[in-house]
Amino acid sequence: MSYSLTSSRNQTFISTLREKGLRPTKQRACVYGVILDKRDHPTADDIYDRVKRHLPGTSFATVYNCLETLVGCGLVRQVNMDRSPTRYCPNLSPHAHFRCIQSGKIYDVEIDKDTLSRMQALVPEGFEAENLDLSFSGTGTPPHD
Amino acid sequence: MSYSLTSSRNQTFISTLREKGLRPTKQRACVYGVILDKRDHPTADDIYDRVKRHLPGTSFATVYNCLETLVGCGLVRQVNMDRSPTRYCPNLSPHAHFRCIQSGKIYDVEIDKDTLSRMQALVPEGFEAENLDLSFSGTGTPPHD
DNA sequence: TCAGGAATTAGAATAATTCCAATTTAGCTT
DNA sequence: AAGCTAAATTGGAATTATTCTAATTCCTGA
Repeated sequence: MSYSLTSSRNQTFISTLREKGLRPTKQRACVYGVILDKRDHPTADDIYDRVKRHLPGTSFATVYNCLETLVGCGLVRQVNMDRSPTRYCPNLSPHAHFRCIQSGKIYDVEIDKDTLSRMQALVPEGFEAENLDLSFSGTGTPPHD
Repeated sequence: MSYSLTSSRNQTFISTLREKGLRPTKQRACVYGVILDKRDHPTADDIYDRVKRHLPGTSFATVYNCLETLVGCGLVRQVNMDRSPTRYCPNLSPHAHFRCIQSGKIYDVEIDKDTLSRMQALVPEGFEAENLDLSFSGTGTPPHD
């Protein structure tokens, strides 16, 4: 029953971890997999629920550990909006997030290269930005949902 | 001993609250004042400490209540970076934040009109953004500090 | 196969924030 | 100025997401 990744995902997964000298465990694979399978923005809680269906013995601590590892490897991204629980995102391309105040749903928003470099240019002399986060909140009525 | 605002601040403070039918209490004035006096990015905890020096009886709940009120009125801004405690900011002009990973300090970063409107333009059809947040993190060695 | 470090586990601990019920206060009315 | 009422404040308990801890289990290389 233990979750298995598609072979292409599995290759990315294994090689990325190995590069950092980390072990590709079944829990890590499962956490990674459930985030990729449903391309939403699950919380650690959501992920825990999904993982438990495949690996019932998994603990919360493990989910957090795995998430930290995966984020550290750049396999998933962390999304923090206001004070709400951290969410995790399989979309690795540079993008912003939009949160609908009514539904709580989070949507990816593409950032074009030009706007991205303008934003990066805002960082003043003497500062070196490793990370950029852009998020919007408001109301959204997406065409298909 | 109870804190008093400068008269120009006091006018803004009183009229802004009155517009919303809210009472300009001494606790609210004090919270507002200590944020404006030291133009840094204090946490609720920092603010609590400062307020206590002027109004020793003040409780934590009140500080949180006042902050919520002031943010709701637009008198101060709330700054959330990752999971770290919420910070409060007296700078109301549109600006981004830069957090230095080493020192934990937060700096304001100006956003020019042009870049701002480009960012706003990223929001797709069917979505209405009420709020935009841009933040950077990395290392910073500002000239004077 | 075995040793030793890495990963996982359950549950306790932490930290920021919110909730609650009781008390106090501000701003009318008279 | 005194009384009234809703709004604000208070202390402490509760909540919630997350992290820590110490014990156990699991990989992986020798």
